[in-house]
Amino acid sequence: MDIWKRFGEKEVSHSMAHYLQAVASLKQEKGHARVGDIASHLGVSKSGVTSMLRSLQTRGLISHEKYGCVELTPAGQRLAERTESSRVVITRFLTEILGVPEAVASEDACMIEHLVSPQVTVELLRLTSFLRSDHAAARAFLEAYRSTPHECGDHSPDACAVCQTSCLRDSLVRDIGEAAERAGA
Amino acid sequence: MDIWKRFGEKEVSHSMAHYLQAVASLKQEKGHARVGDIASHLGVSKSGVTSMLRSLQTRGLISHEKYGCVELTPAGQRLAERTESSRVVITRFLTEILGVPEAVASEDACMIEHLVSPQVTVELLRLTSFLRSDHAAARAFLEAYRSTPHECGDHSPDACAVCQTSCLRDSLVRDIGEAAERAGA
DNA sequence: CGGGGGAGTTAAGCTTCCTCAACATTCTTG
DNA sequence: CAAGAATGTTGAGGAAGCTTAACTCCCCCG
Repeated sequence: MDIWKRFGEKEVSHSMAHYLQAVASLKQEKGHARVGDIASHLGVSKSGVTSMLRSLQTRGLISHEKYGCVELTPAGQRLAERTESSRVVITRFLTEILGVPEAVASEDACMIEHLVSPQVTVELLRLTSFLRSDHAAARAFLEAYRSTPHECGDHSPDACAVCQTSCLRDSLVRDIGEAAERAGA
Repeated sequence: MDIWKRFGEKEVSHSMAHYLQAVASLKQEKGHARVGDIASHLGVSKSGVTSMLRSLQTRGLISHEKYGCVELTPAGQRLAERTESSRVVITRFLTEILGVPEAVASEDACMIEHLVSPQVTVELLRLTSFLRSDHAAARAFLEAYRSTPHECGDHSPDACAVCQTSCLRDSLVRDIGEAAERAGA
């Protein structure tokens, strides 16, 4: 059982995904992406950028000549777009459907955007779109959902279709308090 | 804008989360967790385990004496439980609500379980529970949802409540094909 | 009770991603 | 057009997580 090891074998790491997004966004904003722009956009040193660019170039995701501007290759462009789409989809689901605060949603989306498979993201988009549409069943559902209390209630076996045996909520709620403390501290 | 840098500052890394889960699960299965057990459970070398245990001990998540068994501290126990809960919640949401195949859902859950905030997970649990319940609005919604075609349809501005400007689905679907090819190859 | 063998640890080395300091290049401006 | 300011690159070094190889420890069996 070592799915977990594939973490390091993803197409791009968390850092790489953000470098690609930075290049794409700078390109759009200012028409070009230079080392210094990327460095300040991401808050890393220029030397860090230089070495990451080398690595991205090796993977065929960007092209970059010494002292020149950085360009995304088609593969890099696709990856950047996909990651960006994921982030938007995830963020909107978290805020608009789950009702999680902006700040939390953005941070979570940023952490997982590059890890969620396109397959999952596209289904998440579908669910979010449908729930946001004016379909009668969607509106009725949301209304019922919003007006239902947040507690799990009874947790005798089978009381909850998800938790099943022990209350999963307990271990989560316990830690939300801690997170709030940390944020406040 | 450097939320993205907090990736490296999470309470535990992906590896650490899985070491903790391994200890918890071995403890439950066999009553104790030894270095060799952990190593074979995770598919890493024993020396890798030794050094990771040192690091986890420094963080106060486990206790371990030379040549002895490994124990979770209360903090480690909590973290292990929370990660495990997250994984279950996420997996069930992905398979049962989004209808994503088991294999994909498991892998995605494994990748993000330690990154999703408890706040998001608890809301995800709430949504999943409610949708799985026999509440009339939930049942009606699911039925309508299941019988709606998967296409986005029109993507003129404002046609889709989520995509808004360009079709996010396009960049995602494009990559699903590629992923399928890779899996088949 | 003294080996032998398995369990565990240490040591050295690799990769990724970052840092700072020094050096190289290019741009700009007098 | 040349000097200094901006910009970019190189190099050395560090932390995290892994690896393999070699060593140490513990325990059980004859």
